[in-house]
Amino acid sequence: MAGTPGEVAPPSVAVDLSILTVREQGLQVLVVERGTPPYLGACALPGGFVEAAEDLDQAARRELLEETGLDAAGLHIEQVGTYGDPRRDPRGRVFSVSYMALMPDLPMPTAGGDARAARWTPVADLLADPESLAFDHHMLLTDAVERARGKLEYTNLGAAFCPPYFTIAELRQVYEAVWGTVLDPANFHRKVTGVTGFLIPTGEKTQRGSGRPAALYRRGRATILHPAILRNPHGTTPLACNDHDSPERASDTGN
Amino acid sequence: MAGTPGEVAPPSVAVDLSILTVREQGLQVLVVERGTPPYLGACALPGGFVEAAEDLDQAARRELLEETGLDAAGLHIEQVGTYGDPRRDPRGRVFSVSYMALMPDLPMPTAGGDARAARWTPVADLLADPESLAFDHHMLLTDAVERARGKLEYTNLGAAFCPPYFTIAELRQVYEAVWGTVLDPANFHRKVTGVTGFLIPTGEKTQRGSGRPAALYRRGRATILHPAILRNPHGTTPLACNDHDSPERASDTGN
DNA sequence: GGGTTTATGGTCAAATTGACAATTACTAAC
DNA sequence: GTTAGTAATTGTCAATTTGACCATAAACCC
Repeated sequence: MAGTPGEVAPPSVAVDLSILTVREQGLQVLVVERGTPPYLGACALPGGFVEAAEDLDQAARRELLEETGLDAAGLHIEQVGTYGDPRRDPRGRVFSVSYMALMPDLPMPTAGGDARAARWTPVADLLADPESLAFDHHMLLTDAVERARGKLEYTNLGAAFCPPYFTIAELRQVYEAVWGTVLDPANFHRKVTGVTGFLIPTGEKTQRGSGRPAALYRRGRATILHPAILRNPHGTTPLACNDHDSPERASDTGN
Repeated sequence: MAGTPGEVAPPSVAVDLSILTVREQGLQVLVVERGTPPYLGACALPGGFVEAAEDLDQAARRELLEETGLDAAGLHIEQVGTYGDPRRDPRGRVFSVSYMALMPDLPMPTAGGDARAARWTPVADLLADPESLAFDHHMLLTDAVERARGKLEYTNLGAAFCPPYFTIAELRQVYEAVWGTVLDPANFHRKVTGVTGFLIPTGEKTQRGSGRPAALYRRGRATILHPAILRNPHGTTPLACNDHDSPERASDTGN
């Protein structure tokens, strides 16, 4: 907090959102088609500039409302990081504060109503192609998804992808979709029911579908799992080496 | 990325640093005394405005160099979050991107050379008093420290507080200082030596001090611990409830 | 009823942890 | 040089947790 702003052109600050949900067995994200240059017609994460009297979280919630028609109250919103490469936006100096939002697979009130087409897209498709999104949004999405994946390990955030009342199988399918793995139903059940405060049984049962009806739970107050649920039991990446820089964009030994 | 910047006065973007080290058995942070209003004479985290052609990481490294005289190459720098409350800076709309830097207890080339007094201060003292730092820097520091504490659990970041070659006891003392706990030396030794790639033995031994000389290690390439070292074996916070909002400033159910 | 499907409970060996005792390898004092 | 003192390491053991996988339960369909 010293010195003076040395900007030639004043910078602007935007928020961009990785709105994630689990649909059709997979992790999907809401992308919009850009209606103005630059990157006209390309896909991008929804977002917009922060307004004058607005906090960052407020801006993120407002954008979420504008894009999905959903009130962010009740949804999980979390800041992931800020991106400030001077050349990341051809229009000038634009800093982007990246948020991730997790939501259940809801019908969206706004769907199609907005000028820009908004649609759910499988995250895997987007991550596979670095050119799939405008600006540096591929990086924003990569980091947001990695944040989400990591937090499932040691928090009850998976429930943020589920409706208020859900079965353990639904929660497991969230984990499987987000991690892209397969989990043993029995062991998963034992694990999540064993952590006190993580899930709260409602006493009710589902009647849907084939098979034995499942008990319905709701999200407990314990947000932190201890010990964590582990990805990669001993599959890939038993000891990952940050070769590409981490979710929180750690930078090591200068580069 | 839509709409136009709705700012009346152009915003500016600053980086502020929580430069952490372990000194005198405890976690300490570098604070400066402000030489200009606002908050003249108060303590604050070092930082400054991002310059025109500068990336955020670059700005953070530059500030680190200016404050400590140390090249950030070789040190760990990591973005923690961005703070954008419209009223956080009385001068106007200033967004602050918060970084944490971890460093060993080095003599600082610049110490005292700068106009502003820079000094190491125990983190515990600052965290105990919400008014101890200018602006919202108490929040920045709180979040940075929580980030550091969390990352010790599942990464080898503790080594960033140590010199290039260090003993297991030194590493353990880092954990104890950062977490404010006491760890069993034997179990800690077994744990960190048991994770392949975490520590690399150099074959050398220390001769300092009383007691059996310790083997010297250096940081291994495995940045992620699996399974993690656990804080709070079953002490405080077995299941923490995010009543104050998390390290990464998650915000839930709207507030 | 018999077959299918999914939920949930149980078993068992392997891995990990926490507590703590034992041993090793130095330094300092006598 | 022998004896303490100190800290690093190694070892032991019971308790917990995990992963693999079998078994049972409770619905559905025909």
